[in-house]
Amino acid sequence: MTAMEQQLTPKSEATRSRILAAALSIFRERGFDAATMREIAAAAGMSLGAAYYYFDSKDALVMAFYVQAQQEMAKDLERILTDSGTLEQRLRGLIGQKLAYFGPNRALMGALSAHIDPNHPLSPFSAATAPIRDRDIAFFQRAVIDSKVKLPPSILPYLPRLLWLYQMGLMLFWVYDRSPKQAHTGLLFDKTLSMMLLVLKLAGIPLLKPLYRPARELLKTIYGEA
Amino acid sequence: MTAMEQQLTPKSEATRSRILAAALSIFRERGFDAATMREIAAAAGMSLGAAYYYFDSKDALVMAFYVQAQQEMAKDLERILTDSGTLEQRLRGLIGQKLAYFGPNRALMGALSAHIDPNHPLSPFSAATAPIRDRDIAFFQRAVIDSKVKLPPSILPYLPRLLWLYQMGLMLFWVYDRSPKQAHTGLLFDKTLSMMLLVLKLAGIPLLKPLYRPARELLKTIYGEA
DNA sequence: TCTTTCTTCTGAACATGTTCAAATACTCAA
DNA sequence: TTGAGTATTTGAACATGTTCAGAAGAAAGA
Repeated sequence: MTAMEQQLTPKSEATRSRILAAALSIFRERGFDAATMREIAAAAGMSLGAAYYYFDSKDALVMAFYVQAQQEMAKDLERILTDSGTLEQRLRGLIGQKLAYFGPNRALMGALSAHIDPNHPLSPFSAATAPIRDRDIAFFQRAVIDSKVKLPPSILPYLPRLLWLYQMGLMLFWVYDRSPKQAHTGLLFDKTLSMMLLVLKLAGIPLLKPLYRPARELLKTIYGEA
Repeated sequence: MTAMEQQLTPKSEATRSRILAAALSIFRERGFDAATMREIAAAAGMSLGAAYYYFDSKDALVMAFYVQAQQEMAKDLERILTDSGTLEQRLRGLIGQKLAYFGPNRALMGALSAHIDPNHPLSPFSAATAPIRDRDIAFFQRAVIDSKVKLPPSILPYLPRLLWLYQMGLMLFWVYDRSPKQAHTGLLFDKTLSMMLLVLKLAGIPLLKPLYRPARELLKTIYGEA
């Protein structure tokens, strides 16, 4: 059985956590690349092999961190969704929250974005990470669902995925943003978000109906059938 | 002296080529990951260390391939620029030509796109690859230069870089496009290109002047001062 | 309690990218 | 031609992610 699909045994879960915690601590201290699996195992008081019993690879540790973050953040994201009414507030809230949460581990996120190849199991676009991705997308789905966005039914279903993609792009920029306190990302977020919302508003006017068809074709090409 | 900035000594250039050729042959045959530096060196009739004398790393071999491709393609790209009059024809020509050229090595390009981190010397966005990138961008510069695109002077200078970025995105999609003969990329290219040209046309009308300011701000955030 | 089976853990072994000190080949001034 | 200096080449050594056969431990049945 691959480590990913481990059943949550009573005590082994603790060992797993111990290894993950040790890994994160070392990652934060020395950076992902400089950290070695031997170090991590030692810091967790285990042998090298034990680390690999629980995690398929070094990168899998980072993915585990992401999954953990996703769980820990869920409550906050829920609250943001219920507390805020407009789509803008919700998007600002969701994405802002994530950036804030991941802030202390910003460099670590670089290790995740390293896998662009959608065939790699740890890529954000892979089949293997579909459950994680879908959980993320679901929040954007809910951000959209009772908002006043006027899009044709042939396009609307793609919106959550597009918003997710937007968020991914923004976070990629953020990870490598070297401006002080990542101020550039802040500006970028601000400007692109309001631009996007403007486009969504304008998309409702009948004048732009002729664009629906090509837009839908484009989306179908990228994502396949809705 | 790092292998990248090697002076073109008379005979050593041949050795370098031999190693590069052996590498490419093995990459194409067995794939980038499966190929080992020992294999490559052996195939070139050299010892392992010799390969590292000429190339800083395994990835550097792929980058060398890209540089070589850039040189070999220059003539064709020139011709496309002079032969075609409209911006659309030129962009279709330039990008189409690259896709055609890289076609037989499509999988190999995946090794290049692996480095998203702009701090990594082999990233398409790094300072180290600026000369290569600038050469690429110059073609888009020339594609734009005497076209009838009506953009304000505060935005126009960014256009070549944006077109380059568009091309990079398209090629990334293409590298991992699993549809037969990469038909999806073809469709995507078609649709996004005409969409983009439409936007460029519409951008000229005075009605959209209020968008100039925010657009410029956005570009400044991403690229810095023009 | 003894045996069997499953889970967890160990550490040696492996593969491979990379480095490096030293050997060899080459160039060129004297 | 010769010797000094430089360029090239070698192969062993290293670091580290990963694998794996088997040891140790825990659980369950008899």
